[in-house]
Amino acid sequence: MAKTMTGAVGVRVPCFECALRACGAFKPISELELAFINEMKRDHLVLPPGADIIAAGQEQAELYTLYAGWAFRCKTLPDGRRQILNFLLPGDLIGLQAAMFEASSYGAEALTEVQLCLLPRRKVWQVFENMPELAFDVTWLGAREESHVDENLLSAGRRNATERIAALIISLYKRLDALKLVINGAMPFPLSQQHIADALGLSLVHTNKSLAKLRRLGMFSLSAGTLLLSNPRVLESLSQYFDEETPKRPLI
Amino acid sequence: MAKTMTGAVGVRVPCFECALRACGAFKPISELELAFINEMKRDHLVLPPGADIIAAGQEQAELYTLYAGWAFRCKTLPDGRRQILNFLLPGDLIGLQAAMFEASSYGAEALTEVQLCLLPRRKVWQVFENMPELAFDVTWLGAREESHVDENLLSAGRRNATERIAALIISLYKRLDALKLVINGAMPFPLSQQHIADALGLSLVHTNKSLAKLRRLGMFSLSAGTLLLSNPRVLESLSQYFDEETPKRPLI
DNA sequence: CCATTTCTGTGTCATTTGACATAGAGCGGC
DNA sequence: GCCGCTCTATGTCAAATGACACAGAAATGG
Repeated sequence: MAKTMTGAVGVRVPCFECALRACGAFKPISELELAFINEMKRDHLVLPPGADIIAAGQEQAELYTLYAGWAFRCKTLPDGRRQILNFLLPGDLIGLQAAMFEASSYGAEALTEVQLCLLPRRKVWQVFENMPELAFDVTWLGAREESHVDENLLSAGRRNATERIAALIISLYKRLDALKLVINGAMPFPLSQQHIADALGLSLVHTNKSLAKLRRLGMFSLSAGTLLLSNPRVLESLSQYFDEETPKRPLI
Repeated sequence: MAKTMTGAVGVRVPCFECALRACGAFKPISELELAFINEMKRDHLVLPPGADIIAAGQEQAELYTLYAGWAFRCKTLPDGRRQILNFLLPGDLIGLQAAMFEASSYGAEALTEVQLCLLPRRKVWQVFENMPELAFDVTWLGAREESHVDENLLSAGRRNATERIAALIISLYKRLDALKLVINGAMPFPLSQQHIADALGLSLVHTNKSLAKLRRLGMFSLSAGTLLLSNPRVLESLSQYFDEETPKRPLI
């Protein structure tokens, strides 16, 4: 862990030059709001894979926007069983719940190297006080995250192992596609099988075997951290997953 | 279904005389905010058990505060498998996600007879525009609901059948206790075993057998819609559920 | 009051998933 | 180049959970 603790080596990206915003997934924003966000952004952090963004139980956690890379939220039982609650992709807010409460009831961890925009928790209130449109967007992003968790709960509770894997891949596919990160059906896929197992409520071994089964069915191939989706339609119907990613969403 | 379609027979309860607010679970509120909420409240509805509060896929769903009774949110797969996402108790907001998006990705259904305060969806924006404190509270309530779903996902993914049931009972116990609805360890418990199964991702039969096992262990007794918790501490450690209900939360 | 339905309880057996063991592939450190 | 690692793969067996069948209890509706 922490091979290159790049830590706070921030190449500060001004929000006016935000490369993420240019990808087309996000709704337009006024100059005023953009200036406010830029003002609020205190730092631009780079963390290595495996780093804690928010520790479970942490008090006074800050709020972040994931600028680049993958992360996830998770909860762990006292005896060590771990459940990944959802995966976080560029543009996602990290730590909204944690910022609303005293202590965070979950942890957030970097999956790949990540870049984060730090939005100090103390300033969240100023958003509500001065920028109602932005406050609404914060709430909107919170609601969207909840709908992801809802879907994951549906998977864990009511889909079998194969369907769960299919639904996970399809949902990530749609989210990445909206960010223009899918090229000819090929998407970045940095998850280990342990991550998949922890996200779907399966054992590692069973995850491995179910993945193998789907691969043998010709649903996808996976190599060097890239997943090639040969048959999105079939996989989608197999997963019984039909939610659509919102065309335009806010970015804060 | 719909034995007494009490429907819109509303005995309008002015927010100034809100009996729920008097129970001590909610944080104090200014006169101004209370007046604003009272102004926003368009109706006071009574719906029978089983009634749809929000239908899955419904567009333009309204926002409600549950004033009395129990409800739940759920998602259903095309082939009919159903997952209850969380249970809703008095003071909970219903339909925040649905109000933020075009269409609701989940359904909300009355479990007992319910009383609802109708907060028109069109007025949500006015809250953000004019009442930043209330807007913050809306977001806070959204975050709290997400943390409930997080916990349920942890259950479905990583707890076994017995632990899931224990965790469900304990979490409902804590929420009801905060509302002063637990009397000498006795709490109202209107769930059928099918509801429990759908909430925990178990089959009906297995739920029945696991419940019987916990009853035989002397953890609780259940009759006439009332659950008597003989051994909260033991049940809690058995469930590995340790989240606390927030002492004071907003009520809108 | 009876007929009907829903809910609960329990036995038997099938299926899914998990646990354990082992092995090879890939990768970083020295 | 070799030694830890971690990650992936696969076989065998065990445990948890689900499916089906049926029966009694309790609510519901004429």
